[in-house]
Amino acid sequence: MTIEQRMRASLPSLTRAERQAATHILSHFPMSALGSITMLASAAEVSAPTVVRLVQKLGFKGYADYQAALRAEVGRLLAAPSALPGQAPRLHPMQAFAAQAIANIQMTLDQIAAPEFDAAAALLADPGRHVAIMGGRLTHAHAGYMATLLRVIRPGVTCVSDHPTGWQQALLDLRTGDVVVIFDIRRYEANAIHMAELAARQGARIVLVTDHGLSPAAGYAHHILPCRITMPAAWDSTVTILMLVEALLGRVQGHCADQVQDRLNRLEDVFAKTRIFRTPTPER
Amino acid sequence: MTIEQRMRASLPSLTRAERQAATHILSHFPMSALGSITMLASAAEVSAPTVVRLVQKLGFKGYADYQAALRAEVGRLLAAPSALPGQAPRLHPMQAFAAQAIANIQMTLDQIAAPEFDAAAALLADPGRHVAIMGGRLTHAHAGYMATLLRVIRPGVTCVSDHPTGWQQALLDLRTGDVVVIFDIRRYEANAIHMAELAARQGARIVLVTDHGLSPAAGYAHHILPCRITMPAAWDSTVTILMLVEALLGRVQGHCADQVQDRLNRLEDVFAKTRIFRTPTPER
DNA sequence: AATGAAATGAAAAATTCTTGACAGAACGCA
DNA sequence: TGCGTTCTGTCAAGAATTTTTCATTTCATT
Repeated sequence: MTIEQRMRASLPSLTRAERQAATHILSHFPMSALGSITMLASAAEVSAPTVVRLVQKLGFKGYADYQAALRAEVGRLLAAPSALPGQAPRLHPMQAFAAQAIANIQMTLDQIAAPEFDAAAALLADPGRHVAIMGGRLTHAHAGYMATLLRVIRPGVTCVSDHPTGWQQALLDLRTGDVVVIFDIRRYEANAIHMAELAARQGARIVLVTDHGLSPAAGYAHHILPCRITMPAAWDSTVTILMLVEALLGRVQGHCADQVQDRLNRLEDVFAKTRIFRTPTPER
Repeated sequence: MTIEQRMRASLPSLTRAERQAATHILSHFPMSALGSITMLASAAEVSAPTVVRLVQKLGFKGYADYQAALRAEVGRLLAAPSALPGQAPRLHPMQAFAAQAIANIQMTLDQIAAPEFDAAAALLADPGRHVAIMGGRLTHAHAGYMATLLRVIRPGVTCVSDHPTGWQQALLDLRTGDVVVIFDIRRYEANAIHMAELAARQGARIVLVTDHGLSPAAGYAHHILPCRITMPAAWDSTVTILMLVEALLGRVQGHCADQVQDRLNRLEDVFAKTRIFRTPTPER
């Protein structure tokens, strides 16, 4: 068990100040512990003795002992960053899953043409076009996520409800040149196909995020972004879809970086006023 | 220019003992600088003053100054492994994004303890416990996705609304032994912390999915699953969070595979009847 | 070989760091 | 409210570390 995990595990059994110190250490791992206890303590806004008591609770003799152990661990980590050769004979299911997810991401990259990706990003970055985003049963969450973040970048973003009438109503507001992003993966849904067809008739540009099998809506789409989603499990994995969404958003942001900063600042302001987020001062 | 490069560059202009020290440092980079100058000097078989003179030639004020700079550099290196110098020959932004996402997934794996993961999955698989899932502004979509899929596996799953009163109402139904899954990543939200605290008081088991910075809610959580989310961009990436969610779901399904099949069949039936999905016949 | 400049390490001095003791503060409980 | 427990920061002593000083060695040059 690594020191980091040990500290994480004992987090609940610590006192307030100790937990404050531990949280700081963990969130700046392992940087924080490589310096002197004085620096660490002041950075975490606790006293040095508190840090000593913390590491003693973790089973170390003192700060020096703790630091020596940590140094050894960091050294090991840097020497072999995650890819230890010749082992991993019995993979944990979590690791097997991650390996497949990584493979999917890489295959997705090979599959998607860069011009297609860029074109889709350019469409989304055009402030003159409204953007409507629609997902299916499994991809509704992705649509919502994309809408939330895209709204930070630019105005005029709608997340089409998955209520039976939601997408039909969205068609009402659709004008020529608007962008409709449709997520539709295996177990392709009739909604998506109809939406694509009708939106295309109204002159909208259709961006379709689908799986390798290609949604039937592909026939109406102007830009198709296929993702690898197959897993050696009962379900598919939508990790690649989320990655694609975030990559798109990053590209869109690149297109309109100047506006974004202003919008971000205003957003911060709103959040500060509504006190949704905790204040800079740590909990108490 | 990194410290390592600087040292390598100035190698020829050093004296014998200094070069001996520098060679030792470079061949054990960056471990060497984590310890005291005394240890380093004896390991390199030179005197401590020689090391001081070496780092002063490199432009540092003294050993302490040098060590602080090196720590900062190592910290940067560990935070963004894909930012390793000397590679990346003009990748497409999409590829750069994917590379970082993959790195994040791998680092997340190293960070999460398998027992922690398994324990969380076991909790979620226990049909005797209700499960409430709650996300923040950015992670609400993930919470919804998890709830959607978890409901396929087992009954008794609630997705807590992010309306101001939603999570408070969810507390009403909470019984001892129930499971509360909380997503809370950077820009930690007060909601999550309060929910964790109150739910813990009511005897619920708290599973916290957070970032490496550790949500303040960690103090109340019984199982902490930290994900790497940092990206070399304006935003963080929640890809690893989704991967973790899906990996968890896969594990949960493994625990109750028999029940799932039955539920899946009934689900298919329901969908067929409501005609949400298109029929097996291709489109048109 | 002799000389002087540069380099090196030993030891002392100065600084910084760690940790134990103590007292005030916070908290739970009756 | 009052009491006892636990927690936490301040302080100071002791330990360790860094840095300066200085004597010795090495090496090139005359």
